Amino acid sequence: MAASAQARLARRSPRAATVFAALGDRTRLALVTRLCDGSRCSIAQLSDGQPLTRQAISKHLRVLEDAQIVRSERAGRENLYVLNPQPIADLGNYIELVSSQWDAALSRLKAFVEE
Amino acid sequence: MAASAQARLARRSPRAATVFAALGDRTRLALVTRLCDGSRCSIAQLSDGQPLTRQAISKHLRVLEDAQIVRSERAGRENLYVLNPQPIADLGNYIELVSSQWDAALSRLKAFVEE
DNA sequence: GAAATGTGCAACTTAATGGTTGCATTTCAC
DNA sequence: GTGAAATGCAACCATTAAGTTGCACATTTC
Repeated sequence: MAASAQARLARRSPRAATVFAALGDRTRLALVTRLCDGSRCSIAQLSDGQPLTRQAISKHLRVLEDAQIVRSERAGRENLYVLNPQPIADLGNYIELVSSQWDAALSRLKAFVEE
Repeated sequence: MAASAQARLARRSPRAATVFAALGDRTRLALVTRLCDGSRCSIAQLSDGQPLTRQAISKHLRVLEDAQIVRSERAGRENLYVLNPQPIADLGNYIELVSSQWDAALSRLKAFVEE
C-alpha cells in the first residue's frame, strides 16, 4: 500500500502547499490563533495591538481568505472575519499520512534488523 | 482553560511558522513525500525526474534542513538526505490545538442556543 | 592519472512578499 | 448633513525567494 499512500500525498500536494504557505507567517498564525476561539472580528479589531498597519493586517487576511482558512462577511461598514477550520484539519490528515508512512518504514527496518 | 490554550499556541508560533513555511511549496512537499518512506536519497536521486535543476533542488533541501524537517549526512562524494518527522508531527499537535479550540467554541455556541 | 560523477559556491535575474503611505468611499452617529 | 470610523484601492519601496548558469572541488572508477 506504500505506492497508494504516496499517490494520495502527491494528489493533495498543490492544495496543501497553499494552506501550509498561508500558515507560514507569524502574523497570520497569530490571526488564526486569535480567531480559533470562534469569534468574528473586524479588521480594526484584529489589527489592534499588533505592531503593524491596518493595511498590512488586511493583506494577511486576504492571503488567509485565498487559502480558505478564513471567511469574510460584510456587516455594515465593517468586514467580519471568521475562521474556517476545514483546510487546517485537512493538513492534519496530510500530516498523519506522512507519519504513518514513516512508521511503516520504521517497522520494516526493525523487522529487517531482527530477522 | 481557553487562555492557556491560546498561550500555548502563541508560544509555539515562531517555530511552527518556520516549519509551515518550509512545507508551503510544491517542490518541497514533493521531496518530503518522496522521503517519508524512510529512504536516504542523494541530491542527484532527488532531482531526477523533477523539472528543475539540481541546484534548485539543493536549495529546497537546505530550506527543509534549516527547518529540521530533513537531515543530511555526507557519504563520500554524495550527500544523503533523510526525513526527520518530528517537526511535522509537532505541527500535528498545533493543528489539534486549533481544532480543539474551535470545537470548544462550537459547543459553547450550541449550549447558548439551546438554553 | 584521466575521465566521469556528485556537490558546493557565487553571481545574477525575475517575481513574489511584506510593509508603508495617501486618498477615495461607504456607513454610522449625532 | 457633517464628521468620525472602517475599509478598499493603488502606487511605491525593500527584502526575500525561486530559479538559472558557470565554475571549482572532491571522490570514484577504469
